[in-house]
Amino acid sequence: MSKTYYITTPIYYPSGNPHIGHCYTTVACDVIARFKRMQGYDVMFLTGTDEHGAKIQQKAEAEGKTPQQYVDGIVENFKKLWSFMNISYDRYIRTTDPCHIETVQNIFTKLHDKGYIYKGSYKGKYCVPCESFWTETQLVDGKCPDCGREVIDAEEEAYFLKLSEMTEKVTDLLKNTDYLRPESRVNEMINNFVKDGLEDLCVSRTSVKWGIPVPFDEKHTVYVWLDALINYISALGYENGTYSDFDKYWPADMHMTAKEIVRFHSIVWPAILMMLDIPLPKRLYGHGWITFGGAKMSKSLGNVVDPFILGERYGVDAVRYQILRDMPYGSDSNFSNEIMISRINTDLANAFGNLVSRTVAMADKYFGGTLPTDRKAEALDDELINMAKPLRDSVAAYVDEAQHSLALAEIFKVIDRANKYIDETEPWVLGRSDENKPRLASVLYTLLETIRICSTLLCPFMPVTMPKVWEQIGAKESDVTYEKAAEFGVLPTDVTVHKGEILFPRIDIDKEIDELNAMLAPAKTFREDEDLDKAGIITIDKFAETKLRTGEITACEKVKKSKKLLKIQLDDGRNGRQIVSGIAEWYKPEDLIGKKVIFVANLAPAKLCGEESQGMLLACDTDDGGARVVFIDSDVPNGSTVR
RNA sequence: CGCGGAGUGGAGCAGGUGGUAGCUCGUCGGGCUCAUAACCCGAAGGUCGUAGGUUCAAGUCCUAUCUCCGCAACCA
Repeated sequence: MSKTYYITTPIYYPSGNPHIGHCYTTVACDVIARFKRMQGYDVMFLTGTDEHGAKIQQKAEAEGKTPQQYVDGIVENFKKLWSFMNISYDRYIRTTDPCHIETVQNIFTKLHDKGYIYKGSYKGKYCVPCESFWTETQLVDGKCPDCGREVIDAEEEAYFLKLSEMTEKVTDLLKNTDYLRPESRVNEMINNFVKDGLEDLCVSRTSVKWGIPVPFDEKHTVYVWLDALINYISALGYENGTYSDFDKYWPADMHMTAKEIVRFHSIVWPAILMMLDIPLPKRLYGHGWITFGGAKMSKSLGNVVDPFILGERYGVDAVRYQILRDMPYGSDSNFSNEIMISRINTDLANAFGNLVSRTVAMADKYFGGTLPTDRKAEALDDELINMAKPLRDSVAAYVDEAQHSLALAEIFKVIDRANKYIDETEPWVLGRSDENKPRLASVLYTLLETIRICSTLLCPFMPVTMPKVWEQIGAKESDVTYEKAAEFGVLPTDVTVHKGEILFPRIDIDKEIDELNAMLAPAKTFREDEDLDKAGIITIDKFAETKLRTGEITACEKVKKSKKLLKIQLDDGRNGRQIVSGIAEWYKPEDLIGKKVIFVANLAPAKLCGEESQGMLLACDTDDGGARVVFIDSDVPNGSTVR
């Protein structure tokens, strides 16, 4: 029986279409999967979608679809993208798959039977119109984060998972094993959640209808995270009759996730497995995010980040390369179109593509494409050869640790050395006299072999382009195996090259940025909002329920202990009132004093950071995620009704 | 004091256990011509957020302080 390797992406939440962040995680896993296959492992590469929950339900309603119709549409887009990006997943799990539902229900019952799940009551803030519970910390300015309305204290019956009993075992797992990587996340988890003991987790909802029913109590649905985590074993057939490779592939060798869900994968997931007496996965890697904030580069207005557009313009392989190359281990990476283009130009066009091009061109020009067998080796050759031969093992070690960026950096050190080697050996000088032909043949062969090794190792990263390289350097399929990547002298002595197309065309950065900006300008639409508007039409009576009035800001100060809040004293034409508003990031107190504004007069009072707020200022969202208060003319009397 | 991370030449980053500050990109100068105006060589440019302290010696340890960012139960 051959060695197996089981690797998973998270199952993505289809509340929107896939974007470049999903791409990063998935491509990173794809590279490992391909690499492991090349090494001879029997690989199971799993990805999928996490399709239940209140948010999906709402999104579906807004589009006038059933939740199932809605997720079916999004899932199709995910699969389209993965096929476009050449993702070689072996199985796609959806939490709406019957086999998954079967497993979740069986596990829920099992945990209940074992006493790990008990019935209790869930206290929290409840938003009546949204029918959702929120915790204190989720509230935005004390209001529902979804609709911005007031929430009330409420209580509902719910099932809880006894995480508290697992505190010690989870602590041990995090502290004393290499389960969670990078290590910096270990402290984060311990300090934030584990140190003072784990709290039991509420694992059922009565308010969410779009979910898996609790088998023995059907008015409850299973909490989405419990539902979601189980995908890693339901997809292998644990407790269901659809698949039967649980024994073969479990425990997983690698769970890869982005950092914000490390918590669930490092604490809740192992705890569940411990409760079920299932072996734990070997490694959880929490990677950073691709961010767009830091891009202050002058030329870029905005960034085109649609993976389909990027892949079409630069080639899917180039996009795969750049996002992996520029993501440092464990922390975030900045993305901009300029960064992407310059990475592609520097590494792929100038260094690698050009190396192949000049090597093949010389073999063609000086030998008509086929190398003669007379050779003259020199010490200089060995320097390059000695760099290339150990490359395979160092790259493999980095790939094992999900350090794609460093793996690529190693490969490119050899590629850079090869370009330098050309300058040192001056093949164009050797080509001038026949007596130097054996030396020239030796130089070109050394280069072809170096390219062979590098391209073999690059293939998991760029699976479309590398076979084109092999065609050009005259390598057969049997020459580009993992085994041969650590050997030198694999290509036949009289190898024949074939000049081909340019592998990675250089991109004119100025022209390209201009074109991208041109694309961006008209691309902005409000279609989505308009659709939502239609779905949420109300009557004039309903609108009249909201009492809007004018007022003048007489005093204003920052709420201590808070970043966002301003405490505002308002002359409302009556007794005056205090309003707390979350606009401190965009307004200084002194900017507001004396200004006239519109406020909601009949909003239930709320306490924000200990300060009473008796109303709400009208403000507009801005494109940059900020807000602008609606100011009105100074001659409007305070307290006028707005309608 | 909620938790965590970061502040190093123009940009992006390395710099466990303290001892002449490195890399990539960019800039400037030079070389070469096989190649996708690509490749190779050289140079300029930083005293490492700030203020103290420990030490013969500190980005590297300690204290204080400033700034930025992320997270805080469902955005990869």
